[in-house]
Amino acid sequence: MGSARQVIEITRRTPRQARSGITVETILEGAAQVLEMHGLAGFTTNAVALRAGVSIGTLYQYFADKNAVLFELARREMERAISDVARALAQRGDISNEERVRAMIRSIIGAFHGRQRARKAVIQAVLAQGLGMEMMRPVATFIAELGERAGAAPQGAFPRMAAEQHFVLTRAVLGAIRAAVLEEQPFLKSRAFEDELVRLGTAYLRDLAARPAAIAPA
Amino acid sequence: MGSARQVIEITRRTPRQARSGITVETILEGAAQVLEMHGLAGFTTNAVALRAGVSIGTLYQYFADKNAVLFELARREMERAISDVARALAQRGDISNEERVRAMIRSIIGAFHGRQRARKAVIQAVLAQGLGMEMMRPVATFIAELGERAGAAPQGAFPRMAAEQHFVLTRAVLGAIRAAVLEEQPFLKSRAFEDELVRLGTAYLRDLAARPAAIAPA
Amino acid sequence: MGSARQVIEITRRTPRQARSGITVETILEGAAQVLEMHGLAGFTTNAVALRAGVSIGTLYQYFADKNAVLFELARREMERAISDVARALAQRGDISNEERVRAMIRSIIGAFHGRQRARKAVIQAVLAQGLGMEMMRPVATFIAELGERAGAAPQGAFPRMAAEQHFVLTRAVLGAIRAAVLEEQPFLKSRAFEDELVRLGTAYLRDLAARPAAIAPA
Amino acid sequence: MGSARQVIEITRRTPRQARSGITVETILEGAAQVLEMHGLAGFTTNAVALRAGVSIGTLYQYFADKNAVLFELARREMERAISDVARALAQRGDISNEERVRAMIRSIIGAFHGRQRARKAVIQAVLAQGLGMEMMRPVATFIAELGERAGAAPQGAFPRMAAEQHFVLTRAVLGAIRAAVLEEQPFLKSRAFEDELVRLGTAYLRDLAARPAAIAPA
DNA sequence: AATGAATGAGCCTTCATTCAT
DNA sequence: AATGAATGAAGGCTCATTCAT
Repeated sequence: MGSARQVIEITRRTPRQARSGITVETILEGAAQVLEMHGLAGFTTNAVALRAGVSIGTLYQYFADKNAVLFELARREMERAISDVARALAQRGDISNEERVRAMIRSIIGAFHGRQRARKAVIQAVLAQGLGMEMMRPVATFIAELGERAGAAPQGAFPRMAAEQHFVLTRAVLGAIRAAVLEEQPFLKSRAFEDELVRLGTAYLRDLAARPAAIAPA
Repeated sequence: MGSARQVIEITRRTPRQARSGITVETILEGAAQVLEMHGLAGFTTNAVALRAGVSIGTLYQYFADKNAVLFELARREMERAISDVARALAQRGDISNEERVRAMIRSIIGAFHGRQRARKAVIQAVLAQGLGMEMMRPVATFIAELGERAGAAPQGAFPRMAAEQHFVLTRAVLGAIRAAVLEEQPFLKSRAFEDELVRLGTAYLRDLAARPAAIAPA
Repeated sequence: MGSARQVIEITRRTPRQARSGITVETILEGAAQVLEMHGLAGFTTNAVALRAGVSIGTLYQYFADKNAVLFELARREMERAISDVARALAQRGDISNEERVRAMIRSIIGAFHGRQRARKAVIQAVLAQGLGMEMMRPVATFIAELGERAGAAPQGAFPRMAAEQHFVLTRAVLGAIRAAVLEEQPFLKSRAFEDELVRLGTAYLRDLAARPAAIAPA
Repeated sequence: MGSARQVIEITRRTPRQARSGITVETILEGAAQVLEMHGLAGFTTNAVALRAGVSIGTLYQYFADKNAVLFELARREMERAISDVARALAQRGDISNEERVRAMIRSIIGAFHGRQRARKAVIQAVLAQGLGMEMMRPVATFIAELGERAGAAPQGAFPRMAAEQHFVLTRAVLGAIRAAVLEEQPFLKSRAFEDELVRLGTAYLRDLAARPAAIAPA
């Protein structure tokens, strides 16, 4: 629904039949599989159409160009990650900062279960295409809202943060996870790695609370 | 010197005339300019040769293929960054952890002066090619050595760290900077941003010192 | 039919539209013309596509690579030659060996009518590519079968031959014809040349009948 | 000597020093090795120069172009084969036709000892370049002379032959041998194969003596 | 809506050859 | 005489995209 409307934004025609939606899914599934199997280099529109079992013409009926497929794939990935995190945070509000941070980190790392190669390829692709910024916007928005809500929370769980502080905290955590994925680190899903990420987040937040920002909040 | 020998590894023939060295530089300079001007998409061997003012044949006399040019560009970038950081740390040993962290961060950010687009492209390219891991090895080695040396330092400046801890600290800081570069954040070279990165690093190290790792050091 | 199926073996996709078959023919016709006009050296995929009036992309939709075009051309040539010879031999069985041999030789030489340069080029190409052996297999098979059948014939027309004998007889005749084609001998289609080839073949066969092989039949 | 003068025909400068001759040999040796090791496809001027241990410039000092190297290689091959055959025939004159034919055949097959791949490549190359005719001329001349002499021989060993007859006999034998080389037939050097070639040649000659040519001698 | 044959710009790369040193 | 760096025409081939059916 909400998701469906967003798909339309990057597709060519407004699908009026149920079939259409299925076709889009089929194509994206094929795209993910191609990415998973052959990496970014093997990610050609023809390969995707073939894998999806539709004709190349049909693919272009739903996606403006090759990048649109990649972009939609990335968008969904992001969306899923965000909603996972949101769900993780939607738990009872009376949890400590550390628990909150851990919940977030765990859901992010969890997002990398299965189809790791495809995900890696999506990340690479998005970066290689220079779509990074566009892709990051929804994340930034989400985090900003998170900060707002948090600041207003009863226990003042998360301190209000300046733009740079948000940026550093989020990108630092994501960057470490991203690196672990890209470098295919064996400890990616280990408890030790999670612990250290939690330590990083909480230590930063604690310091932030102790030594208020030298900069005015955004 | 050491550098010169490494260049040969990715070149085709070992040129014996003085001209050669200059030609390689010329080509790499051209490559950087093409990357700067047209991004990764415009990075074609013909464009590089044209920009460098040499024939395409000459380019292939010194580089095995297109990737080799990219790789050498990235390798040099990395090398320069590492030596910058090393230089930053080579200062007197009696400085605080915070000063040490700040010196490192500043030199890293400093590495992104000028030719930002080229650097971004190099990063993207390296990631897109899946060369990330290979590229990271020297960094990892450097950081590992750094940790060793630090652990043995008089004041025990940097605590001995487990593999995951090294990884998290370095990738977090680098990840945040990398994101700022890729997203072309305006505050990249601001004092505020630097401050927050320093806060992140020192807070993590402090916590590490206070609550010793649950994991045995590597 | 059988032929059609074999074509597919060396094409890339199995086209399902009627257009396809025509396109393949068009390309092969263009290839033959290019070979005829510019020889093997001028036989480039672009030239073939241009001559055939299709885009280079279309050519590659039907042939895996340049060699595949050449190979298919050769295969058809061979096929045609074999069926010509077979037809020549399918005549009434009560003819003399000399008549039989003459019929074969005449049909082989006849195969070099028209498009002589293209044929020459195909031969050269196949040899130059080292595809000779592969190409020869069907011929060998055909000849072997021929020998089998002949050995069982009422008058014992052709004696049973050992592998070396088959080889010598067929390659000798073909070799002389081939040489005449390649050297563009003016007497290629003369009666005198044909007579001498017949003499060669029949003399060999007669000797074979008179002095049975010292070697056991294959 | 005689040979040396012919080399000069296809070289660029007239070498006045002993060194030059050695250089030519070195290059040709390198060429043969490259052909032997990498086949015709790998036969590049740079590869030849490298293998020969001379600079590419030097190669071009002695050979007009790539083909000249190939051509000289083929010419020498031919020369050697011819002189081998001549030597084989120079034996006592009172031998039978069969012995004579066998001696020739044996020396031709013997020419394919060692460096078989290079020889095959030379043959292919010569054919592929369309140099066949030029290459054949000395052979034709030699054979013609042979016929002349033979016709005048005491026992009238070889009958006088018409052009077509010469052609058929020589090309048939050579063709069969050539095919055996190109197809890498295991029986190439077997006695059985030699026997059959002898049978072919003698049977033809006998028939020629029995049924005089319908065509006037050349 | 779907198909898939056709397109062609343009990429990477090779290699014969030249010429200044 | 020898060297080898430089040249650049030219070739094979890919793949995003279109459009007639």
